[in-house]
Amino acid sequence: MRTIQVYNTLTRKKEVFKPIEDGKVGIYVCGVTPYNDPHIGNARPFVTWDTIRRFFAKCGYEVHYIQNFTDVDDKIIRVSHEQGKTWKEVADHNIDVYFQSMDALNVRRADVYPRVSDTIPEIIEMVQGLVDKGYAYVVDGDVFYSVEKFKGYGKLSGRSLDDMMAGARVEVDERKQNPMDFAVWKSAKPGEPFWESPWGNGRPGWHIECSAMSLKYLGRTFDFHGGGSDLIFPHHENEIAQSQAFCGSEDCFAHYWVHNGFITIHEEKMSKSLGNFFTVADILKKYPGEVLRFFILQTHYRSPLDFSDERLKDAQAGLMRLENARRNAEELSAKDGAADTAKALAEAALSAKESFYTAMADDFNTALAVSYLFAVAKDINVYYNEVVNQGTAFDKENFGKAKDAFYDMAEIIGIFEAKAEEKSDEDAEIDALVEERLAARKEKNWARADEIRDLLKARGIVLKDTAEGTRWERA
RNA sequence: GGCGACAUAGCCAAGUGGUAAGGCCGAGGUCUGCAAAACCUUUAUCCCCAGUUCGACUCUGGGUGUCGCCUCCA
Repeated sequence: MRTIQVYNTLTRKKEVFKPIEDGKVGIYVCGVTPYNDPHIGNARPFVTWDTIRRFFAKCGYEVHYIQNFTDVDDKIIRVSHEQGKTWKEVADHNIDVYFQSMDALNVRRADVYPRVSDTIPEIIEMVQGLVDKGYAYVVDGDVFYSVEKFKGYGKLSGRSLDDMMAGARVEVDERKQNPMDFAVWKSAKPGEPFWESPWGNGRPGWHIECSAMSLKYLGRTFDFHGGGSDLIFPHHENEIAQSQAFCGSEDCFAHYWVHNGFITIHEEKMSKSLGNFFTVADILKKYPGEVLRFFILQTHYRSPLDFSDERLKDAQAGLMRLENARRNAEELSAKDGAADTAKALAEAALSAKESFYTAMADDFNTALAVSYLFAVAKDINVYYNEVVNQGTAFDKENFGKAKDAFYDMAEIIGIFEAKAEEKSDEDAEIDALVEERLAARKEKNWARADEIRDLLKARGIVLKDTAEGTRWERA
């Protein structure tokens, strides 16, 4: 099997990926807290991981992909109070919106989307285990994890407990033995959802759910754990502390930690707390989801990605180029021909595909990989031109090979999946006008032809005459 | 204050110890009744200083700048 290298946050270097079980890969990606609309910064890890898992699947791996919903949380409770809804209604609604957003970005569904509210027994069991082993202590119905008890605390984020103490800027709960201790179980306050537990009515702390869910669905040890780099500390650091303390071995939990960089606005992190964000839905009003997806993948996942309307436009222009090559490829494939004119094209495409896979295998370098997609697109366009405009005889067999390679790469990037839209009445009317113009042109009635073109232009319709007819699209 | 990342053409963005992928924009061209669209061609010596080396954008040290984490956050 192809050698895949991955940058591991834990070791701060690229490592050769060795699956725990041959031919299989287990992935746990931190999902969202469904308290409002997902913004495009939220979307980045999911687009990234969707691409990574597509790649693994293409390489022949059996992928197990788990992504949670933290549906029991302070923010959800707050929103539910504000909106006069139950926490469940808030979570369910936002999970629906989340799926709509991800569908638009061609993000395939994870195998399981566990929710905190469905994992309470496992969480309680884990908290109890931590208490039993002396890693957690109970105070007034709250349960805290004792960071000093876990000697590896800080290994993921690369800081020592002393560093953290020095930098502590938060008000410390007096009941904590160490300021860095964190809650694994919180006692219920009036008006909050709660579950019964050995420590009284309460709910899980923030980090424990991922430890419990990954254990439940992927086992004590699994291959990848991913998320945004802002989760490295404290979230993932705490997950490691919980999981490895619980199972009693440093080998437990994720082997490779993969963190994506942020999306920024004017070079500043996009975040809900800063309020400088665009929701995925905002973007979808102006651009197809594939454009946003492509925009994200044109930059390496670990680099920061500065968002602006202009850059999204650039990405769209690039994607259109690819789409156009695809249309040309479709048009050519409909032809027959047994000439031997596309041998070089097929070879170049296969070679580009190999380079594409090599790029992906080097820490999922989608930015480099995409360049090979453009290379093949160019070759296809050139060949299209030769066949359609210069009368070169068509080579169906070799062209088919090139086209397959092109589509194979596109499938990993997750483009060319736009759903066919149903023709509206307006579309039919436009089609009719386009037909009329074609007829007018045949009769060299340029006045009428131009009149129709202008008419459509005024309605925001752009015509594209080609050798095979006229395509049109909304500007 | 502690820890870390990054600095490549007008814009975005890969990358390698041996003279820089790709995209956007711009320019030129092909096609077209004209146009649009499409397509083709074309555009850099890699923040500054010093060092290592036959040779550095790529390694080391220093500087400057930007950003992030340390608090909820993808």
